[in-house]
Amino acid sequence: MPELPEVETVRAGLAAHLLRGRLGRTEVLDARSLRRHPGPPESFVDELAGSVLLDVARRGKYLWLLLGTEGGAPEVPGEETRPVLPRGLVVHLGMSGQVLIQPPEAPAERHLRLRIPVALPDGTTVEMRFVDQRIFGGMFLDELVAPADSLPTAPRPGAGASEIALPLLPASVAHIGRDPLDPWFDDAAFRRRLLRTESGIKRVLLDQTAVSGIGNIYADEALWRARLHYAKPARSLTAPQTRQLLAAVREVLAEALAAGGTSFDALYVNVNGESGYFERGLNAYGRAGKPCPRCGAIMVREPFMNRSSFRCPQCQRAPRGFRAG
DNA sequence: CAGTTAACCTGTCAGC
DNA sequence: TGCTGACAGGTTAACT
Repeated sequence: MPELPEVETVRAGLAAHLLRGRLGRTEVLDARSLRRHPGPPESFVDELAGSVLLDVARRGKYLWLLLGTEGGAPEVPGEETRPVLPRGLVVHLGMSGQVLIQPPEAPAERHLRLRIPVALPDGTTVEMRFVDQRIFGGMFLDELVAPADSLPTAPRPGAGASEIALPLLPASVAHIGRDPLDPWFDDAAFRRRLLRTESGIKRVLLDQTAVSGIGNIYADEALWRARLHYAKPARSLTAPQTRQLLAAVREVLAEALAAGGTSFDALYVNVNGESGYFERGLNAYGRAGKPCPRCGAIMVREPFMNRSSFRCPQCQRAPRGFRAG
């Protein structure tokens, strides 16, 4: 479910509500949501308790809470700096994960898996809840390491001076590439990657090491905007086509982010439980049997990588020798 | 090495 | 009213 716009919406919500909050002891209702945690659930609970949330960062579809020590505070230039534990609370939403901020007394959600009390600086306490129907997502603690390219983790638009942007990311996230909205995304390197592979273009868009944050919805949307077939060999894209594709990816991600993400049902929601409204902005995904908004041809759904691809048969012609299925 | 496939899960919906 | 199979926004480990 959640791709970059949805995950970023969650990240921004957590940062807006929980910064400098102190985490309490996690109630683990389903240990499968801690599957990727290196150790038993008790160690997750013990290590998390008492830490302070200094920042919330994101790489592709992963986000992590930067944790400080007891009494820790964000580093401020000119002030004596406090030691920051090199740890992050990593969150991945998988296909159906949600992170909600709820009053502690709010009734339990149907698929509630973890509840983490957070004592806020204003004296109130809320709960950060992890809700996940399919349990493909989860939370885990991980050490922070320097990224392979040694460049900073991206500062976010509108990031306040109090927000720190450490050039660190969780070790388990280090293999994930930068997303197309990241100021340090390398267009030329992406182009070289396309030329180096035998794969079709959609396969590369979904490869989180090549470019992160894109999933099945936004891959189809970007390909529709760029008038490209999902199976077109990546290495056959011309330089202008590559530029147009990246422009299309950036457009659709930015528009979806501005709309709060895409939601077909109550499965995707922000930290307040509200759905985004970008579903109205979709031109391709889920529109099999409906007319192409651009040319009117009837759009089709085709099997692709054990899921589906949606395209306009007129605007997005199959490459030579291609057969679907 | 790059490229596939199976596995991880629960729920909904269409068709019989 | 079941039952079955297809399908759903993702990633990783284990194959070829």
